[in-house]
Amino acid sequence: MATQPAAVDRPATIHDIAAKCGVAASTVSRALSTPDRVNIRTRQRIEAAAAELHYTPNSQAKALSSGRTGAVGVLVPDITNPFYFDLIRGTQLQLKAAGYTQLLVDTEESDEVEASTMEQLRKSADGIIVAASRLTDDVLLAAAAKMPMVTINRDVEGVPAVIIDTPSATSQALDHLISLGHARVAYIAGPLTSQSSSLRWIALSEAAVERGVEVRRLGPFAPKTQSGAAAADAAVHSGITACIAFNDLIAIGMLQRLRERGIRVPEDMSIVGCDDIFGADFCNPPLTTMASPIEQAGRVAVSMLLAQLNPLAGGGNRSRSVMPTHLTVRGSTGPAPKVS
Amino acid sequence: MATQPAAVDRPATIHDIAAKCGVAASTVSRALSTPDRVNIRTRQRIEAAAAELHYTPNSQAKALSSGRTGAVGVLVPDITNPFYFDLIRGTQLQLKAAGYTQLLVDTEESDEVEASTMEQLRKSADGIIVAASRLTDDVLLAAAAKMPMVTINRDVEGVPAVIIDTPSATSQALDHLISLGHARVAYIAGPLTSQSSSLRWIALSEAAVERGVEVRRLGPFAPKTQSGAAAADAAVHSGITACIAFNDLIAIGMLQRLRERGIRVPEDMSIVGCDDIFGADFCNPPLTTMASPIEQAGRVAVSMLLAQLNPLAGGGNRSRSVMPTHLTVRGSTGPAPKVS
DNA sequence: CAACATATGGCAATCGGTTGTCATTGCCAT
DNA sequence: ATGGCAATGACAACCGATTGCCATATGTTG
Repeated sequence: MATQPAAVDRPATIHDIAAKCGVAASTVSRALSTPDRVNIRTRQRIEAAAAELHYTPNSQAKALSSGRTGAVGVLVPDITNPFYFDLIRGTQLQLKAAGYTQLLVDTEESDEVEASTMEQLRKSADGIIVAASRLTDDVLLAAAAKMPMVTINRDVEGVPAVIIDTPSATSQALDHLISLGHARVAYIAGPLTSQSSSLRWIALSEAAVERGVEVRRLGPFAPKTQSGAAAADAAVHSGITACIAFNDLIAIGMLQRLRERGIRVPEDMSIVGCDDIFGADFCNPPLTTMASPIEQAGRVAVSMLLAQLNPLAGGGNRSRSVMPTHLTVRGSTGPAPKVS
Repeated sequence: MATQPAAVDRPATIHDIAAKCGVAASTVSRALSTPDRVNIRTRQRIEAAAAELHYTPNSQAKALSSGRTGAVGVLVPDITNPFYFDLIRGTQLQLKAAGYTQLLVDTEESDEVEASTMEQLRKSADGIIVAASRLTDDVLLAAAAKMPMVTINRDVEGVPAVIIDTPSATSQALDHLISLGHARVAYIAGPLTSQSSSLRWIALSEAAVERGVEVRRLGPFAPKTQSGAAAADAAVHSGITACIAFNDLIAIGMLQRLRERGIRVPEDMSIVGCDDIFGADFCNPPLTTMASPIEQAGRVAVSMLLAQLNPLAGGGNRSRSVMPTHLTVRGSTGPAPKVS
């Protein structure tokens, strides 16, 4: 029985298999990666031996020689933002299904961290997915030239992107508010470097002109619940009756602050959030918000990236994918207060 | 000026630096990793060249030759569970600070996925952090023998662990409920394979005996808000006046369901959650829950793992770290209903 | 100044694979 | 019987770093 020396604890390599089968290591490599290059009989022997030895390829070595790492970097500005949970899950599932590993990095809302991470990932990942980038267009474009990249919620000419169409939902939200009798509305802006925030403001102010209502912009505010207090105070002070917030975190923070100050939602003020994150349905009152298929956006981003990585496989090589969005009406919006 | 051929786009290697400085590649390697092995003057030349060429070591190659990958796997059962956000952020920050990369994997509450991931990570990571493992003690112990490992919320003899002391908080919660006049309490159990859930139940039932109150166990329920409906119905049907839920997700789900059914919280029933996740403070009513320093738990886990990886560096090599927990009282608990 | 210790840097093997190139083999058609 | 082609598998270079060992340069001591 003991034809081989006591099995070493160290994981098996192709050399072990080669020795066991009496072939060269390169043959083993080919049998496993290019099965057609090898006689079916030797291949079967090799496969059997591989199975017996519990062989699993060393991904480092593979990466070194083939140049492909089998990993994809996913950059998000803030891991603890619930918006990214679903996104991350979407990318994770799709990547795993395709045999890739996800390298998740929290860039802490910092463009520097984002840039340096990209540089580092350039060697340790085959491509990257960048959500809500804080970088400028040209930096992003330059980075995309160096490695396959897909952005999420960031539209730069020449860089494949998944766009969640919140601007059009924003107009929808405005219509909703107008139909409830609101005439003075505020947009609670997100970070200045957020393209989403800019685009929404543009869409919103245009829609406002068309509809003849007043919409003012407040902020910028950090996309966190803590910023909601400042946003709420600003909103109250500006004398508007409804606001559309950059995202649900801010909106929820506003809800809390308004409650503290004794201002009723939606009786005294209506609030619309964005993203329909975890929590938007059970806060008090439940938040009217612009919902989008976030997990799906993550999946689509991965598909687009993989299409770049393996151009052979068919599939229209789309460079831009827009995810539909819709308004979900809950309890935080209501008729405008009677007297101003 | 142009002493060198047009800079290639490909990232610089130690050979590029070696050529530029007129030394051997090995010298460059030494200058960068073992500075004392190299003359200070050559070292400075090399460092200058490295900086100029924007050199960054190729982690794959480094891993292959040194055996260390510079990566740490972090396994969580469900990425979308807010509980893990903070944990992940804690590990991420601490790992990054120590120069490690985090490989985040969602094991989808599956022991098989968990086991196979571990096997795969064995070659691509230096160690792993396993949160709320669904594996049995012996499997876990065997895995820990093969690679450095730290568990979170899973106490197995011989495996370093970070334990969030929810059991003692559970007794605290019970006392809180008793002081409010509750005498019939239910424990809404989590997954059967969750050790945390078992330990809490044990602590709770012992405390109940001591205090002479009735505590019954309901479940198991999946740790998701959707399970809250079933849990709420079971709680109502069992005739208790207060319950302690396995975690905040279930508790929040119960809140929603009870509201639908017209059962008032806390007037008709009190609810205590666990973890103090994102959302626990703004749900309706705000949730009384057992809070714990989750992000810190992640950091501690990383520290413990790193201590295993670099035994040289001082620092007591603790094998078990208990994180304190406390009860945060909010609006979901109140006096027991007068009549039963 | 001889003798020896030490500092310094180069060579080459190695990690575990991949892949280009080439030699061998067998089979076919001519 | 022979030339030609395809299939097959071995050899060896290579990916980018690390590291043991050795040769040389330098410095110290008696």
